[in-house]
Amino acid sequence: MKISTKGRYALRIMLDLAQNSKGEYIPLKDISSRQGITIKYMEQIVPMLTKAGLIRSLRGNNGGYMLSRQPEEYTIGEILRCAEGSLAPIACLEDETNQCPRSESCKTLAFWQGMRDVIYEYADGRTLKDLL
Amino acid sequence: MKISTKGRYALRIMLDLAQNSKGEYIPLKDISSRQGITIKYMEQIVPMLTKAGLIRSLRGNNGGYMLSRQPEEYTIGEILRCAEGSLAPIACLEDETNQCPRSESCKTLAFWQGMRDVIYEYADGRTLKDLL
DNA sequence: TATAATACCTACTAAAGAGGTATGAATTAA
DNA sequence: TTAATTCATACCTCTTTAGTAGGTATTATA
Repeated sequence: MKISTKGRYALRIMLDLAQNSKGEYIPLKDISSRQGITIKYMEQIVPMLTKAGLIRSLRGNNGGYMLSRQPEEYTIGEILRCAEGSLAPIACLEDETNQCPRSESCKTLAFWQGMRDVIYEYADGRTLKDLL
Repeated sequence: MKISTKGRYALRIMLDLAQNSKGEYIPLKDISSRQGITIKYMEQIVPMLTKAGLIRSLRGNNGGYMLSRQPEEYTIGEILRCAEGSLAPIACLEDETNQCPRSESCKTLAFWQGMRDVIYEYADGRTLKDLL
């Protein structure tokens, strides 16, 4: 029951961008020196955020990344789901295809749905700005 | 961010014991046929519950397992922690020894603490009886 | 137009965890 | 004595985690 480094680092990267944005693109080198995460590992995480439209990128000299919205317009939940894939505590709850054959009679399913709900409510009820 | 089979099965085993208890010890064979979990795999999970005192065991012929308390006296949280080890979403929150060197200035730590709290409140606020 | 700095892409790897099986020993009611 | 059971330990395969490595494409700037 752990959030992986992908999710944790993604959140720190987004926070770093929010804190250091001055309208310019910020290179991974800068984020790396502030956050102590290797550039090479971030290069694996950041494209997930770019493809989802959470951040904008510019290649080449003076390139880098910047937020594409205001900090208060990001929920933590959407950032984590982007990097982690899902925040559901069991696979049955992720989508229709993962439902197990016992779901009809499963006495634990409602419990897990409730747990998922409190996690989502919590994570989607907070924005990047709240963490600044 | 997933509960493993250990935790999920532990909960189902506890529920099965609660539903089928008639003051006698229930062998894994019976639980296996009802729950569709192999005896051999349960033999790995159940000792965690026994050692923690959540259930009582009797070896030998006519042996098996039974709850050591009433269903309403178990929180789901304690059952899951017993099998999963911890429900904390990040390792930093498990105990003192896991704290990372950035904890002082970490802007995400409070967020994770809050997430841990809602998970614990939810899981500790429900008992086995609630799931019956 | 050359250059340096950057994002982007694709492999690769070592270690750990997940999800089991297998074998056999100890215990106990009937 | 026997059959049924828990208990203990080792083993196995697959996937995930947490990175590292090397090279390519792009771009502002000198």
